[in-house]
Amino acid sequence: MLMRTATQGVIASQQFPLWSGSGNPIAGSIDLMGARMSYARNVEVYGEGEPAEYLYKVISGAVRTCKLLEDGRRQVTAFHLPGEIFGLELGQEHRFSAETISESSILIVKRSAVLALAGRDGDVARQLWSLTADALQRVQDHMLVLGCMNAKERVASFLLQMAKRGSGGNELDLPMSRQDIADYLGLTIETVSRTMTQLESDAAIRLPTSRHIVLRNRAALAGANA
Amino acid sequence: MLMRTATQGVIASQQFPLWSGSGNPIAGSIDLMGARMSYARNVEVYGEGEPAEYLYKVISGAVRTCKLLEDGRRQVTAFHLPGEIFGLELGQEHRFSAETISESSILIVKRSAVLALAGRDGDVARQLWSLTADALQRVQDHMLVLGCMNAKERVASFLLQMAKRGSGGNELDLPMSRQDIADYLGLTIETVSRTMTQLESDAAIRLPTSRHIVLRNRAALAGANA
DNA sequence: CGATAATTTGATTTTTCTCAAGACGCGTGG
DNA sequence: CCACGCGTCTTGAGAAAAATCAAATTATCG
Repeated sequence: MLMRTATQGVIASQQFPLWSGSGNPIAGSIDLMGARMSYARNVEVYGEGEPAEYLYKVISGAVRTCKLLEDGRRQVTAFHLPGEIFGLELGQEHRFSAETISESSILIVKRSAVLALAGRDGDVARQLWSLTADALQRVQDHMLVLGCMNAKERVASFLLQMAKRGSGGNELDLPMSRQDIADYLGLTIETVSRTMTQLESDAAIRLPTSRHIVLRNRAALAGANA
Repeated sequence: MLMRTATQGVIASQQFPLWSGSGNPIAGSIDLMGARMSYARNVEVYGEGEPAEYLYKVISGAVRTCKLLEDGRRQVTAFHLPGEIFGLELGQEHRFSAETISESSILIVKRSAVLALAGRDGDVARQLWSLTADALQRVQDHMLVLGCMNAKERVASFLLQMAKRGSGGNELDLPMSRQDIADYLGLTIETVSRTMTQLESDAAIRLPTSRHIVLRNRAALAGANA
């Protein structure tokens, strides 16, 4: 299922500012040489346990990071959309694998270069800390979903979150499969599918296609508990 | 249930090195004036949304950090044992509440002093980053529990984790209630209790008292799936 | 020793998972 | 242009896991 033909070739090289994970430019940003790479769909960007040589920024497409249990169970720990940075580790190794969800263009920067810069420039160091803190915040918020919410609440909060991160409007195109969503939300693919159908019959959403979703009633989604 | 008589008085003042969350001293550590405070059991150290004025280190006792859903459901995001630091935020506000689990002694440091120091000293800044990264790592590991594991696996992995963080031996005293464990593991109190009983009848643990646990078969705990 | 809180246990219901099959969408090649 | 194949998604029926409701037991503290 997962191709190993990772990097398809350097397409461009450019200067880029380091952005915070949430998409806000941080004042006094870094400019570093980055290489833009193209990836096919369902390709591994890096694997769990590999040395963390680079830091990545999604230009277009989408990426999932996941952790696997020995027996094959999978937890998708995060989705990364255009503008977002992933792969930043304080330690030497990647603690997850990262895979493209759709055809993607990704900007790649040498971690050592960024760390060296951070060593000289406190502002850059603070930005790196900020990236980690943002990641922590998102994961902590997700704990509430995994620990407290039922299926309907999980799916509803997921859709609201994706809408906010996308255009912000009421229409959204999901780049990821039902299986990805299920593994992110700690549900099975069948439960995700059934819940989507149920939200549609509740008139909370419309499903023109399985990946294209229209939010019809945000209040119902926000308060979805049964 | 939760007393608001937070700080009971400054008992002592001392110099202390900033430790990483995992308990490892980091070279070139900070030394700062800290105030040691005593807290009764089930007392709020700080509340969600309060300004993050301080940074805390558990000297003795134990602390839980949690997030509440409007309807009262609670997710315990972490337990903090002696030697561990909590309450570090990059932003201005605490994103959780923190409460003592048992009578505790806690060292308190002004956040502004630490941040100011970090601004001048890259080593200190790196330690703060490292604390955040450690917290991120723990939370990410916990996502796997909440997203992938069944009740038995959750309880078993919790016991193994607590044993490792405690003396490391096969005996452990849990400072927290079954309800705290349940809210940490995303289960109900009854399920936690039943699972403990089941682990005992599996001969994986012994339960001399409800809070004192002896690990009899770590392999069984590590591989507990049904 | 008695009151109160914490924990365990039991019976039942609800939710979600599992297994199975069918429908849909999409690209390829005839 | 249509048929076929394949991957994805949906739906159904039944099983399993965990939650809920209720009560009994055990610990704790004055």
